[in-house]
Amino acid sequence: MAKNQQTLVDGVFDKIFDLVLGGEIPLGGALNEAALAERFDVSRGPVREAIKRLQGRGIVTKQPYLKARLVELKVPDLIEIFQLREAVEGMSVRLATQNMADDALDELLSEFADAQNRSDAVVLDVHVRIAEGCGNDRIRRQLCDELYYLLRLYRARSGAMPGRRKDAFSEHWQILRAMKARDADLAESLMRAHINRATQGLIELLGATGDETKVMG
Amino acid sequence: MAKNQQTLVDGVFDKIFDLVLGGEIPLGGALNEAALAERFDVSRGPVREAIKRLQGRGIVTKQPYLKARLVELKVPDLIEIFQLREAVEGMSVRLATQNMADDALDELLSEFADAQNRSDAVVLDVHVRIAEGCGNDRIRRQLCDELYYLLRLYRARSGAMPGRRKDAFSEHWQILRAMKARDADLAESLMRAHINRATQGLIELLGATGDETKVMG
DNA sequence: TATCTCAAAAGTGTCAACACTTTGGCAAAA
DNA sequence: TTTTGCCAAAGTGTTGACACTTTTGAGATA
Repeated sequence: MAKNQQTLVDGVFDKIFDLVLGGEIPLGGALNEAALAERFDVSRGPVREAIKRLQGRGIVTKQPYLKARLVELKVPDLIEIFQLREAVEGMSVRLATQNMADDALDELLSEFADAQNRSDAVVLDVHVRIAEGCGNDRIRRQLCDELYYLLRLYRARSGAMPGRRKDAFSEHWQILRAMKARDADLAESLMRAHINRATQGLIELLGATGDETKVMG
Repeated sequence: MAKNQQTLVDGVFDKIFDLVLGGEIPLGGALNEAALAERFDVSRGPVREAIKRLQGRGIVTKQPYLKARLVELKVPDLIEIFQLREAVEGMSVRLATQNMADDALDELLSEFADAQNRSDAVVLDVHVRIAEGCGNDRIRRQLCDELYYLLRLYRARSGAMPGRRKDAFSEHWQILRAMKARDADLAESLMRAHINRATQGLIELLGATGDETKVMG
């Protein structure tokens, strides 16, 4: 993980998120400011700010005087995240289709073709590249700084989506072709269908309607 | 403004935002932690946290060791905000159409009919009510806690959109009827068109393409 | 006069101590 | 035994002092 920290808060934020990804803090578990401060050899101030940043990104929930708790990532939480993602990524790919320069788009296409045999870390990367190319910085931040953090947490806890890899690849390919054809309506529609399918898969996999099942302890 | 503060930070946050709305802090202007702390008779800690919260909502931008600056709200900023809004509110009304209970929807319709003669504070309220009814708390927070704050700032500085009041009313009415008919596709489509028209009006009003014109000093 | 240097001033980042709230358990009362 | 009330312990909220970075502007140099 790139620790380009200019200030202690940045480093503490990354370290806490590593703990979260590593499972050391259980889903729904509490974050103790003092303990984290001592662990990272830092005072409570930076830890407080880092936790507040996690809160701003929806990874942690908190009420005054109650300890911060890691999000639970139950099925309803995931559905909420994916619904928001569907809306925002749809607009992201629409704008990218309209705004990306020809050469940037060609580069993305050829990189994607090259990478089709590698690990599925690439999968997320397509979405990131589109968000970076959409030209709307608020949308890019919403996706890269918030929703993708939650997805990383989910994936770290659940393992990748089973059996979706081949499907996802061809869906991405369709999206990129629509972008290349500068068909924004189609690109948005394909992206929304792509995310919607992932959502449906989630629901089936994790146990149907809004029950209280956790993904993991 | 309801000051249901449980902690100093909440109060400071509201007070700073009041300063922002009142124009005491100019767009693009700097926020001085120490000065604000003295003004509100509070130490710098709560002020720092309040500013960080403003930053999380996109109202303020900041880099380490440089003072926080209020967002500039130039035309490109507004376009970014409205594009994000179009995506998220489209999903918001789609979900509300699927999820709101019949009686809650009826109540909203009748309240809207009653309120058609009052001030356009009501206009925003329809969007809030829909967001509250959509059943997705992340979407509700995204709209009510972030985007609507930016819109309030914009309106406080520019005055309401001219001439759009009657149009907006009939557009809202159409949306509510589509919701009542449980036609989620139509409701989303109408909402997106509604916001898109507002965006176009903005662009025409404030001086066309992405030049650097500020809304106000 | 114009430009460069650098020291003082202003402002943000960090820390450790103190104040307030919540939590958990013990003891008294029923 | 169960319930209620209270007290100590744990944890968060707030503060003022200190450390570090950026900015400002006065003086030296050309």
